[in-house]
Amino acid sequence: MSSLAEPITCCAPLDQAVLSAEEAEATAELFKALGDPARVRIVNCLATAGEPVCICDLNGPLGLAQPTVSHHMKKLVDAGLVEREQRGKWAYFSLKRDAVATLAAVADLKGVCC
Amino acid sequence: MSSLAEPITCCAPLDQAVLSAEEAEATAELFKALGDPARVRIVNCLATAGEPVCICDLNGPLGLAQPTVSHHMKKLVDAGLVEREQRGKWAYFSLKRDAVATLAAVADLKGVCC
DNA sequence: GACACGTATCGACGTTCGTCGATATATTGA
DNA sequence: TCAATATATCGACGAACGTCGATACGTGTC
Repeated sequence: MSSLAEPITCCAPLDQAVLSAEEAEATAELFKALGDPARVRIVNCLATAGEPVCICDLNGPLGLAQPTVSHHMKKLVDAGLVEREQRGKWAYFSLKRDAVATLAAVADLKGVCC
Repeated sequence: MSSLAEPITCCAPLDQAVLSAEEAEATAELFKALGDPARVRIVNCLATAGEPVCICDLNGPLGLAQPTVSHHMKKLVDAGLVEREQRGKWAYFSLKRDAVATLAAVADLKGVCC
């Protein structure tokens, strides 16, 4: 209810000394955003597209009603994983790659990579 | 319902060409496992401990009833993120680091690191 | 074998979530 | 200004989830 806008900045690596209740909640919120098949596919579409995608191009392939897709987009935006851009009467969405990278870093124990 | 035992092996990077419905569901299932503050803190404990942890040491700090903790452990085991080991009448749990690493890799677009 | 103790399962409850039809809002074009 | 179209919001419904008390199962101890 408080800072859904950017939980990205307040979550910490899973192997950090001790997670505060707030950090745990923020981290969970982030993972929960990708805890639905529809949202996973949406993020997948945005990731492969590489450029902003019109929401109207997502309604069909997902097999979901228009309000449902809109609902999922709002969740992703609230989680800070996706950015919304208005172009005329169309809504374009793009992936916030640094946010997804943060998510990956959270799950990455000990930074084994590199 | 089908292969909850190891969704790890059947999920794919978010920027893969096109995610099948099964892959999307498996990926979502994996993220959902970390979509609860209690489970985030459990995984955090296991990650920092570095060695198997007795579930009896988790009941207190989490502030949850014993059946609830047991319930969360089962979810983590089902997701393939955690391993259970019986030592006498105690149950020890340890993090499956490769599984968590897979999770991180899924979220890691394009393998920018390295 | 009987008991104590740690853990898992069961059943129930309230809350949250995903979904959709109906409707409201906003932007474009005539 | 008015109609058409794209998107968001609202309200409702069923399903899934987190939580806990009561209870069953296993293991070690006497």
